[in-house]
Amino acid sequence: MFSKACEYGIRATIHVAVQSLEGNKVSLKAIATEIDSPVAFTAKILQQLVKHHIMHSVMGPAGGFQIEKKKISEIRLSQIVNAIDGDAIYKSCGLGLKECNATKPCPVHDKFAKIRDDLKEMLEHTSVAELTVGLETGLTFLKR
Amino acid sequence: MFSKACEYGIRATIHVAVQSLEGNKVSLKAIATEIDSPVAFTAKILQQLVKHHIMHSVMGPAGGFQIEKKKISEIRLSQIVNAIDGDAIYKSCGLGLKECNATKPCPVHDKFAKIRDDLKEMLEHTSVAELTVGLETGLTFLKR
DNA sequence: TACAACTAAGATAAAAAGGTCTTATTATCT
DNA sequence: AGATAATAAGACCTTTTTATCTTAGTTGTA
Repeated sequence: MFSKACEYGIRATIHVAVQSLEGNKVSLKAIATEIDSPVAFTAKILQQLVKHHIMHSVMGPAGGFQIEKKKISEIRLSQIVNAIDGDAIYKSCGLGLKECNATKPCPVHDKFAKIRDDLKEMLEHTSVAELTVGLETGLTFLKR
Repeated sequence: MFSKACEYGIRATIHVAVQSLEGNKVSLKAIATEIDSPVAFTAKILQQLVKHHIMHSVMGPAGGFQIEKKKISEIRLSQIVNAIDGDAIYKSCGLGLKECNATKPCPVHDKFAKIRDDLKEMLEHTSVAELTVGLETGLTFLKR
């Protein structure tokens, strides 16, 4: 569904959010350990997220990644996906046609449009904040 | 959503179905032209579809690919997707976790499960036959 | 039976995605 | 100020996906 980069990006953001709620910054290494991702690759993805203002980073010792508490309930999954994978997921045709739209649709256009719209809706309505809840209570997990 | 191979596979199957309904076989070359796909790559995909009994091929002059009329209304999109991409789409975790299930879910497990189930449902209920209808009447397209 | 028109299959190549490594830069603590 | 611990950035490598090429095999028809 998403690229690997995007999957890591979402997981990383959720983890940073959890820690930020407790007032902590998180180092690159800690994030990679916690979400079980390759360190160097994760670094790149985090840079993208910083560039897109989803989180910010502090350099130097005792530095790390953090999200403003206020922002945690504002950030939507859709923003993360957009930052990393772009908007192809919403726009692209299910059968790979370049020009596929309501006036010149592929045979599955309508059926796919519904699924995609549901997905979009879900991503736009899901905040990072609500995803942190289960983690704090040990009901959900970010690795294995 | 699907691999390129799978997209070509679906398009090819629909085109072969349309022709089969009119009693024609379709050559590899004709299929590739009609769905605007690379010939050699399409050949491989068609071989997979034949192997999975979604269509059959006849060698020699005046040969080509064909689907039994009876079968056209029986084949579901899900069978084509399964033949080429396997069942990863239904099973895999939205965040890429290897073990992600109801008892040990990732934070977005439930939300993704719903989307995936809808997709699965749609694929399993959509027959190739119904996708041929729009093509015959010029309402839908397989290229551009 | 030989030729033409086609598919079958596997080796190879190119492109994209995934992942690593190195060097530079920044900030803090001593 | 200097050592250190962190991020930033981009070059580089690896794997997977996508696509091509080549050779072999099949079959209907003249």
